[in-house]
Amino acid sequence: MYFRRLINFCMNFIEELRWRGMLHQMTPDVEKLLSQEKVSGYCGFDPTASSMTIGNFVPIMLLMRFQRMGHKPFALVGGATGLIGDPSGKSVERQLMTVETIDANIASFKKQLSKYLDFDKGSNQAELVNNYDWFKDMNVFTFLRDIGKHLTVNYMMAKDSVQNRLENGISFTEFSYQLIQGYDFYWLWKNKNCKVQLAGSDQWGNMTAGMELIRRIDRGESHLITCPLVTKADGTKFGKTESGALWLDRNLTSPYQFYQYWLNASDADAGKYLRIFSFLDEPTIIEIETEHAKAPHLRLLQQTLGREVTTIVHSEADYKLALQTSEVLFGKATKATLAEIHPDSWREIFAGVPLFKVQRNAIESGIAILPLLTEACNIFPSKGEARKLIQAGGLKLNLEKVSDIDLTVNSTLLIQNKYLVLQKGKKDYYLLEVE
RNA sequence: GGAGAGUUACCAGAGUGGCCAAAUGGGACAGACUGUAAAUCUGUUGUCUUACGACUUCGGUGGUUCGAAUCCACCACUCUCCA
Repeated sequence: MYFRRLINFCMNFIEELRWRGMLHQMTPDVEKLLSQEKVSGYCGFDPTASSMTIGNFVPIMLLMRFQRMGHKPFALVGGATGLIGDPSGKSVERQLMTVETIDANIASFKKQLSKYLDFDKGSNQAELVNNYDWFKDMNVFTFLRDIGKHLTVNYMMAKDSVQNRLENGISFTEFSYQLIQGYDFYWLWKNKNCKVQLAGSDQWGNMTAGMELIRRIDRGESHLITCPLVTKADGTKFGKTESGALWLDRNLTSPYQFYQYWLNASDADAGKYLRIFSFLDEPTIIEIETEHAKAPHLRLLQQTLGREVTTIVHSEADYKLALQTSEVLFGKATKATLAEIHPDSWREIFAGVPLFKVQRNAIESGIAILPLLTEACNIFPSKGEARKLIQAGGLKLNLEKVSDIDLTVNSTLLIQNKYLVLQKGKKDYYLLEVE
């Protein structure tokens, strides 16, 4: 019985999406099709930014799971669609992006996608396509006669993405978007035997346009699968940090910040996220949830989530460093932990933390804490302010509270004979390096 | 065009000659509690300073006074009502 279930579970893509909460809508016979044969499916990515975000990662996970089930994934970057602008979910007309920007974005998207899908092995290796390749030489007559003729304006107007814009206006350019994306599906269906389109639920309107083209032009059959948009229990927007979006590019969102986002997920969301963003199986996740419920303050769910997602998106080494950084920066570490940090890791753990260089002889001859904070480094603008914070108990040196205003700092306080870690309140860290 | 009300610190908003560096609330920052959460409680919140004290603030510019956020004159801006 268990084996049967396990086999089923391995075989059935839709069933997996279902228990993971990643299935929103699908066309009627797609489940049967996918369980009977290995097929090709595609998902498009609009190059609207210089890096993909965690929002893009949901469809990426769809494709990864699709590939792991033995199906063949196509990742499409929208070199053509990016030139037009998708009206879905937008209340006003968008600013057109320059060709240079789009090209740069596409290059970056390609690089990121190649990290997550397997482009090398087996019959179901992933393929990367750019819809600019089949649109660049198409002239306007071909477009109007071969594509536009098959859908009525009445049909196109009925889409939500268009309806929502009728009051404020929509350009012909954005109105045509569904034809462009629709033709992508047709082209892949026709030339790459691609039978399924996968995407977020907001794409349903554009996806059905593609299915309709396939039906009308070639009386062909195709299938759609969408996953729900990821939400947060408190109603705020998923994937947004204080400093903006949660990017997949480590230069825009460091692996540490990335890990922290998941660690701070609410209890209400964590289980859901673990289903969507990890490859852990159902019994394992349920077990973790049970454990978490017994001792919520240990936040086993969030820690597992952070580990799994950071490892997938970045790497295991990045996860470990993010974990170590978190321990140092959030009080679980002590002065002894600092002493044990590998010399090569200092720079990375304190990446983003302001660094001050101090003359070695100044420390060796001993320097009072107040001038150190104000004159040797600009941590505080004045002695009065530094004094206030120390008196309020808000200053820590090497993770230990400074209670003595007249403390003299000398070389015995240096960690690894080189560093001082200063903390203004809970979150503001400063690293002093002796040279 | 006529009549009136106003302009105070990050925001809102008291203050009508000295007790005003300026109430109170919010925000922000820090501490305690906590799960790196929420709520709550405490402290700080003009600048500099060895907590003494010094210096600069109440739309702008001048003036009255021993002393002005407070009184007077002019200017600028905002709002309300009437044409």
